[in-house]
Amino acid sequence: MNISEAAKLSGLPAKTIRYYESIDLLSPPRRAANGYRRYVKVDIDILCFLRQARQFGFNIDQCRLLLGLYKNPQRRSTEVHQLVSDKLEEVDAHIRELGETRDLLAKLVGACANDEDAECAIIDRLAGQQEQSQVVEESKP
Amino acid sequence: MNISEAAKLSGLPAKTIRYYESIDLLSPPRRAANGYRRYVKVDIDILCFLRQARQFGFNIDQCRLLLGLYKNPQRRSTEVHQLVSDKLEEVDAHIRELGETRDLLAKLVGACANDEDAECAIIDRLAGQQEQSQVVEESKP
DNA sequence: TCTTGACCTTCCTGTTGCTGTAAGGCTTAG
DNA sequence: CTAAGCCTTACAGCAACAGGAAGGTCAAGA
Repeated sequence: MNISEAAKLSGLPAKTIRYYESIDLLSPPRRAANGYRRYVKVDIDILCFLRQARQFGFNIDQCRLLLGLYKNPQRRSTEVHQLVSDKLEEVDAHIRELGETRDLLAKLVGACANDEDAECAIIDRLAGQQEQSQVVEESKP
Repeated sequence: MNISEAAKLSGLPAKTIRYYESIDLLSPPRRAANGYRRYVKVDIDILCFLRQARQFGFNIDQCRLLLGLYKNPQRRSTEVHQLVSDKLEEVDAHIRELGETRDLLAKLVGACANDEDAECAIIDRLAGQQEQSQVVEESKP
C-alpha cells in the first residue's frame, strides 16, 4: 500500500511518517518501480505503536527506546516497565507544576475587580515582585 | 545600567532580554556612547512583569496584550480579568488532559509483570489498537 | 487521446521561545 | 601590554512536525 493508506490505517499523517523516516525512527520502506513508498502490515503495526506511544506523551527518543524493546524478542518486561513508570512520574510532576500555576491564576482571577476601572489587582501582582530589589542608581555617562 | 545588571534585577537572562527586543516585545532602550544598551528602573519593572507573566504560562502574544494593558492607564480591569480567566481555563484543560494520560500510564504500569520475561502487557497494549483495522491485502506490482 | 484530479516525490521554510556559539569591540585591573 | 569580563551582532539549532512549491505518476472519463 502507498503512504496515504498507511496513514489512514495507522492514524498518523503521511507527513509524519516521512518525517519519522527522515530522522531514522523508521527504517526506509521498499519503493515501488515509480519511487513510491510501499508499506506492508508489519509497517502499519509499527506506525500504530508509535502513534500510541506519542499519545502517551513519550518523546521521539523515548519512542526509539520503546520501539527497540517492541522489536526485540529478548527484551525483559522490566525494561519496559521502567520506561513507562519514569514517564508516569514525569507526567505527575508536570501535573503538579501546572496545578500550582492554576491555583495562582485562580487567585489572580479572584482578586481582580473585573469592572470598568483601571485599577487592577492582577496588573499590580504581575508588576510587583522584583527578584531582590536593591534599586541601583545610575550616573550619566 | 547595562544588560547584565538588568538581567540580574529582573531575573531574565540577558539573551532573553535581547530576544524580546528583537521580536518587538520590548521597545529598544537607549544606547550608551559605546553602543551598549542602557536600562533604567522602569525598564526593569517591565522585564519583571514579563518574567512573571511567562511564569504564569502566558505565551509571547498574550504577554504582548498584557503588557499593553499594563502600560495603558485607560485600561479596564475587566479586560485583564478576561485574559487571565481564559488562561486559567486553558491551564485547566491541559491539566485534565494530562490527568487522563496519567491514568492510562498508571494502568499500563500496573498491568506489566515487571520481570525478566519478554511477555509485556505494555508492549501488547501499545502494539494493539489499530485505528479501524480492515486489513488491506496487497497485490505485487 | 487528452485531460483532469488525486496521488506521490523531494526540498525548503516556518512554528515557539529561547539557548549556544562565533567573531569581534570595549573596559578595567594588574 | 595583556588578560578578564563585559558588550555587540549574526547565525545555527532544539522538538516535532505542518505548509507549500515544483514536479513526476496514475487512473478515470470525454
